[in-house]
Amino acid sequence: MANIHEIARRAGVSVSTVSRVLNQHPYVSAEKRAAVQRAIDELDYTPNRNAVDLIRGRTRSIGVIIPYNNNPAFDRMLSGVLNKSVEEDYTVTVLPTRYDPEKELEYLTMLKTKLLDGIIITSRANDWSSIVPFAGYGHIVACEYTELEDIGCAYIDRYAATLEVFSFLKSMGHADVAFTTARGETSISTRLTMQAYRDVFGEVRPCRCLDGCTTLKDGMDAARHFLEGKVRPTAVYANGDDVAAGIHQFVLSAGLRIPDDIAIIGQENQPIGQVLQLTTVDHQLFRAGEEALRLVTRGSRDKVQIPYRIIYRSSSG
Amino acid sequence: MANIHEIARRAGVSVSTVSRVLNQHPYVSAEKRAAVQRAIDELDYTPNRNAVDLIRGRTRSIGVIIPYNNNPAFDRMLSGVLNKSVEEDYTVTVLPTRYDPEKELEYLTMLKTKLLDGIIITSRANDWSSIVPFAGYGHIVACEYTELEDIGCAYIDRYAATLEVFSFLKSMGHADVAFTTARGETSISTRLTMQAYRDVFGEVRPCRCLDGCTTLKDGMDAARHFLEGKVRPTAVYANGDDVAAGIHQFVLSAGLRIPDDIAIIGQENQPIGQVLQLTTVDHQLFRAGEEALRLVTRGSRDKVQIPYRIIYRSSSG
DNA sequence: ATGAAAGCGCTAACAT
DNA sequence: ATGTTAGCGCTTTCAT
Repeated sequence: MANIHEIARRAGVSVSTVSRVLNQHPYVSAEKRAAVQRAIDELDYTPNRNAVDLIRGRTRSIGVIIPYNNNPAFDRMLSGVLNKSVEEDYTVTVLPTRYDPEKELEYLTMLKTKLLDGIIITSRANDWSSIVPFAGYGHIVACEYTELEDIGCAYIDRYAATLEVFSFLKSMGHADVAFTTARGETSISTRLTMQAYRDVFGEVRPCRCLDGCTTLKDGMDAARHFLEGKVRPTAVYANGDDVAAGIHQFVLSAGLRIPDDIAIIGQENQPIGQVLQLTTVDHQLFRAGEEALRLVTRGSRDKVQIPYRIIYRSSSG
Repeated sequence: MANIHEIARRAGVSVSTVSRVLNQHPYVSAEKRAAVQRAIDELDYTPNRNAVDLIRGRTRSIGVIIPYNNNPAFDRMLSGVLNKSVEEDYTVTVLPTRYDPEKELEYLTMLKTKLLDGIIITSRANDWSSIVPFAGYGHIVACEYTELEDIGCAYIDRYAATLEVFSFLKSMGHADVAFTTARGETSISTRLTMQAYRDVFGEVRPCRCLDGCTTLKDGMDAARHFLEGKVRPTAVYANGDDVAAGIHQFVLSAGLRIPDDIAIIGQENQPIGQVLQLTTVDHQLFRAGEEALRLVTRGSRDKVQIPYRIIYRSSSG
C-alpha cells in the first residue's frame, strides 16, 4: 500500500498538506486539495490506522469482557454494546474469559498497551483491587454496581428485583420457595439473590437452592432436585428463562400443574419464556449494554441504574 | 507509560537489547537480561502494541462481519469464532452491518488500514466483485460456498439439507408444504431453499412461502398467513427454531394438532425447539465459526464443508 | 553479545 | 496557505 509520502510526491505537495486534507483541516487551497484527492483516488490510498493510533494515542476501539458467549444474559448486553457502538462510531472487541482471572488481567492489559480506549466488564473474575489500577490506562465501566471512584457503571438492581419477586410470591401464599443460581457465592448475583431470599423467607436451605444452572437441561435437573424430597416447594425462581423452561418441562412431565402445584418465575424475558407463558424479570440487559458503551466512550464514571420490569404471565398464578 | 528508551536507560543497555529480551531473542547475556527485566518490573512496563503492530504489519486480530447480533444463527457462528480465537491467541472484533453495503465496505477497509489481519464474512450485503479486491490486503473467509480463488470458506450445504427435509416431508405423504425465509431472494439461503422446494414440489406459490421471518412473533404471523386460505398446508419448514416455535404456538392456539394437522420442522437446534419437541436441522454453525477462524488465521483458502444433521422429534410425525 | 541508526506511516508544532 | 521537521514507540539490519 502506498503511504502518505507517495501521495505527497504524486500531488506535488508536502505530507502535512496531505495530512490536512485527510483530516479535513481548513487552510488548504482548493487546487492542492483537489490534487491530493486525485492522488489518493489514483493510488487507492487509505491511511494506516496503526500509525494514526500510535501517534494519537487513541484507537476508538473498546473491549467487552464477557465470561461466556452464547449465554442469553451476556449476549443481550453484548448486543446492546454493539448496537450503540455503531452510532458512536466505535469498534468493539469481544474478550471471553470463562472466568479465568489470568485471562481477564491479560485483557485489561490491552488498555496499557494502547490497543483499547476502554473496557466494559459485564462480569468479572478478579477482585476490584487488581482491576482498579488499570483504570489509570483507560476507561473502565462495569455492569454491576460499585462505589469505586475510578469505575463507571451501568448496573441493574438485582436485589430490589429479587426482593419484589419473593415478596410477590409470598403475597400469593407461597411459603416454601426454591431458586436457582449460576455460579456460587463468588458471584454478586448469587449473593444478592440469597440476601433477598433471607430477607423475605429467612434461612436458605440447601434443598431449596441449586447452583450451577444456566441451560434448559440444568433447569430440568434442578426441578428433579427440588421435587425429590417428600415436601416439595410451591414456587421456583429461576436465574434465567432457559432454566425456567427446563423446570417447566420437568414439572409438566412429572404430572404436576403450573402454577397450581408449582409456580415458576424466570429472568431475562427470552422468547422461550413467551412461548411457555412464563412470568419473568426483564433486567433490560440490552439497555445496560447500550448505557455501558455510552459511558465508556465518554470516559464517564457515572453510576447509572437500569430499571427492571416484571412481566407477569400465567406461570406464576 | 514508560517506553522502551526509558527501560534501556534504566537498565544501562541499548533499546535493541531491551527489544531482544522483550521478544525472547537469544544472544543476550544473563546479566543484561536480568537488568532489563528488573527495569521492566520496576516501571511496570508494557510495550505499546500500536507501535509493534505498525512495524510488524500484523495485529493478530480478526474481524467478523455479521448482519445482526442477537440472532440465533449468527450468534452460534460468532460463538464458534470466539471459542477458537482464544486457543489460537487471536483477538476478534465484531462488525455488525445490518446488511448495509456501505458499512460492510467500511469494515473491509480495515484490512487495508492494517487494523485487521483477516475478516470472516458470516453473511454479506455486497457482491463478491466488490469484496474480492480486499483479499489483496488480508485474508477473507466466508461462511458460504464460493468458487472464488481468493476466498476461503467454511460453508454449510443448505441445498442438500433442505432437499432432504422436503424429500422427507414428501415421503411422509405431505404434498402441500409451506416454508419461511429471512430476507428475500437477495440471500443465497432463500434462493437455495426455493430451489430445493421446486426440485421436490414444483412451483413455489406465494401463499406457501413467507419472507422476512426471524422472530417468534414472525412465526406466529407466518402461521396465521398460512392458515388463512381455505386449503391449508400440511407441513411447514421454518427458517429457524424461534420462527418454528411461533408457528407451533399459533397452530396450537388455532385448535389444530401437531403433527397430525400440521407438521413443523425448524432449524439450528435451539433450546426452544427441544422444549417443544421440534424436528430441526442442525447446521452446526458453531463448528462453521470455529472452522472459519481456523482458516482465516492460517491464511487458508480451503473450502471446508460443515456437515448438517437432522434431529427428528415429534413435531414432524 | 551489544549498540547505533534507519525506518514503520503518520500528526502537529513551528516556521515561513 | 504550505512546508520542514521532530517525534509517536517499536523492530531490525548492520556494524563492531
